Amino acid sequence: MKKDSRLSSVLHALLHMAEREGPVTSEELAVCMHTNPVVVRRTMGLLRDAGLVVSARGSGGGWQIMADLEQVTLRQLHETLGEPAIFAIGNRNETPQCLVEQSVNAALDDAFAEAEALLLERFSRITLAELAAEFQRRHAAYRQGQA
Amino acid sequence: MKKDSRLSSVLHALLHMAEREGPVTSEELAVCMHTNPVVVRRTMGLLRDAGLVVSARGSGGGWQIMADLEQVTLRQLHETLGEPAIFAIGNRNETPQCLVEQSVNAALDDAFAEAEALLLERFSRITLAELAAEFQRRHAAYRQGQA
DNA sequence: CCGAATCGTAATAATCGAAGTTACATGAAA
DNA sequence: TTTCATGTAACTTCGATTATTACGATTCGG
Ligand code: FES
Ligand code: FES
Repeated sequence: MKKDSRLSSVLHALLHMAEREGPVTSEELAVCMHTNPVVVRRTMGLLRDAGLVVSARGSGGGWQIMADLEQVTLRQLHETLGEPAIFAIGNRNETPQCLVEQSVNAALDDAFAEAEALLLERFSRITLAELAAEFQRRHAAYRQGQA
Repeated sequence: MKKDSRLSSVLHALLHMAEREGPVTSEELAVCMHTNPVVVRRTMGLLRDAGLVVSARGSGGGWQIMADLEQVTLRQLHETLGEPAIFAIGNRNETPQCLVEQSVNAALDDAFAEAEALLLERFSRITLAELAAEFQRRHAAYRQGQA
């Protein structure tokens, strides 16, 4: 299956918005991310429903961040997106009768659960503010390289 | 994305084969796993190329394990299957110009790399022999429940 | 030798979810 | 009232696994 890149997308959009005064339109975000405004609205709509951003219609409208960058974690965003499946590998049959398959499933499920726990734990420790700071560092380094 | 269930499949097949004397046909494995013989051959073919099993054509043919159950790990099987993508979540663009996106990618890549390392480490510690033993335990418990 | 059993493999279809597109309605501002 | 912008449904496209069909190649038994 095609990978779910919405987490990456909303992070990109949120940081972009954080760098700007005033609302950003779906059209702008779509151009910047090489995608379609409707896709932006669909995904950002989930963040709006969670209260992380607000949208305004009509002239001068667009999207704005309502959350504290220090408080929003990657884990929270993952949850807001509906906790999509993390792994592209899984069991052939989730509820097998066969004891052989049950043993295999149990072993794999254990390993995946542990890796998922680690990933989510890391996600819960990364805030938007940290990503913004990391971007500032890269930006400064880039300008230094240019000068 | 549809999940890749080949690791689960080959484990099931290998344990099934380990419990049996003599070769097992693709047809038998396919019935047991509710799939198609051609799918079995495609997947088992990778294990054959890696020397883990042998296949014999013609009447009385089929598949047999050639590897030591104590030596074969889940990680080895994962590699044999071509190291398919582990995650169903990823970056929107793997080689972005935009520094914002580069920062996002770096943070996500780090977290995923760490989770992947943990998963592969666990995989490298689980052998076919251990899964077989786990099956034996379940089988014994099941018979006790029946008696 | 012949014929059934079995694997080997290419080519094609079915499937499933994310992403993209089109279309139109709704609401806000100039 | 015209224009800008979101809201959303419906549909298409895309990407990856899995399933199916078809046929060739090999091995065993009689
Ligand atoms: S060994 Fe496959 S169904 Fe039990
Ligand atoms: S912020 Fe999106 S392309 Fe740079």
